[in-house]
Amino acid sequence: MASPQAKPCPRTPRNNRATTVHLRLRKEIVSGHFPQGSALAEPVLAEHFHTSRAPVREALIALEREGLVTFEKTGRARVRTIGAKDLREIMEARAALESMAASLANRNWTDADTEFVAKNIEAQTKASSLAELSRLDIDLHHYVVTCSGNLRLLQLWEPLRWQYEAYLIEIFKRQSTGDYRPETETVLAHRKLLKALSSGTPDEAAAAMMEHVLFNITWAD
Amino acid sequence: MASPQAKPCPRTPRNNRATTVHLRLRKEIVSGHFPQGSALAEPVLAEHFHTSRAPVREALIALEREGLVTFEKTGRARVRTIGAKDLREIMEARAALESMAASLANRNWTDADTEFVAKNIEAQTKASSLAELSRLDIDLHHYVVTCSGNLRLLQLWEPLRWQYEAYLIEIFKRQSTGDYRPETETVLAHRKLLKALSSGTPDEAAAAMMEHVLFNITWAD
DNA sequence: GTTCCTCAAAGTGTCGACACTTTAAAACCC
DNA sequence: GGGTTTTAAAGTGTCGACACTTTGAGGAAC
Repeated sequence: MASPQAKPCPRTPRNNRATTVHLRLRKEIVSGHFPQGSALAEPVLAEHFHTSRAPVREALIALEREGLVTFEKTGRARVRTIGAKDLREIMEARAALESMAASLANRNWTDADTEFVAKNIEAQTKASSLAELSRLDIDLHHYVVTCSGNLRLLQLWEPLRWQYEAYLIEIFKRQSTGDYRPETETVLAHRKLLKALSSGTPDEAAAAMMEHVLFNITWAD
Repeated sequence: MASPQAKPCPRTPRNNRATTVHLRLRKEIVSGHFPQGSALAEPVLAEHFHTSRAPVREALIALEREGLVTFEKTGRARVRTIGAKDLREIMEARAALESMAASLANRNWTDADTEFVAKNIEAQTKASSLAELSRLDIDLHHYVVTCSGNLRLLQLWEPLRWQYEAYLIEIFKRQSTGDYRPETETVLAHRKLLKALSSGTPDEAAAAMMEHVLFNITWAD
């Protein structure tokens, strides 16, 4: 299934090579192509992306701000290692931002929003792998943050999203994905959230989101 | 009064010229030296800081991520204009992060923390200008976020801090600061917050912070 | 076999250069 | 004078170069 944005783009990025490298490198990191902790040498990446060091350097700085890359004291970049302790921080920050987003989204919720979220939840019940369920889950949360109408919430949330995805990939690589069974608890939590968003108070929407995200701290471990 | 950090530094930044330019330029922006909307040409800044364009460029990218600088489609950088609508977004995001921070800080609150905050509030009652009160206020909130122990909360919060300071400076430049009288409401809210942090539940601390920050949306306008 | 030293390879920080684009002022026409 | 065109100045995007630092492999000393 496609991943409809369905909402205004947060900001028009410059279309230069640095941006291209930034997006491509981010995709390669969150998809597990570069393992956590691996070195990211500018000359090597420059050759990989058929460009010079300058755009690569800009991209690395942007990725550091997104929490996917760290610089050692010597200036060398590595793919950031995200462990269980980091996951707790990520989920706490997500809970803070997303509960506020849910509260705001509740105020200007439309039937079209209900339809989108309902379809997403419906797809979750038919998901055939944990990876697919995770993608739908992230899409859903992204949608709610977007519906808040607060662009800063979205901008603060995005780095957490990439870090979360990077964490998940690492987990998926270790666990065998064979023993998958539908995660009914996640679906139930999402149904409850939708109800609060569409026909509850702002506080109820915030509470539902807060509980759901914080519960996932243990779930995703 | 000094501004004691009193907590671990979030991250060791690289000590290169780009970092120096970044910090100096940020200070000049949030102190109102560069008015909002003014152009930030790389060659001009390079000469201003006695360096070449490369470090300036890195600094501008970092400042864009902090929300203090915007790039036009043509690639030119300007000091970002932060208006009343932006303030609402900033305060909503602050409320989200800081209420979660207060909830977490409540769990490992110590007497030393109480002492620090109490001294800060005491200084607020003796503040002789709105600018000084604002500085103490930001210090206090920064302290609570730090006490949460969640580094990601702090990293997400910092850009909001700089944007808030940039907004305040613009307000101070327009208003005459002559008609100042102690803001007792702010002090009372902080006293209530301290009580919740030191001897209340996590939820009470979060609620006190949420109410206080959201109330300031109208106050700071 | 272990430890220390040496040194070449690799990497970062910074700079100046150049092509292309945008801007804004000057010149021109009516 | 008002409006349009020209054109030089200014700015960005990208690149290669060079000095300095770090790294790590190979060899010497014991």
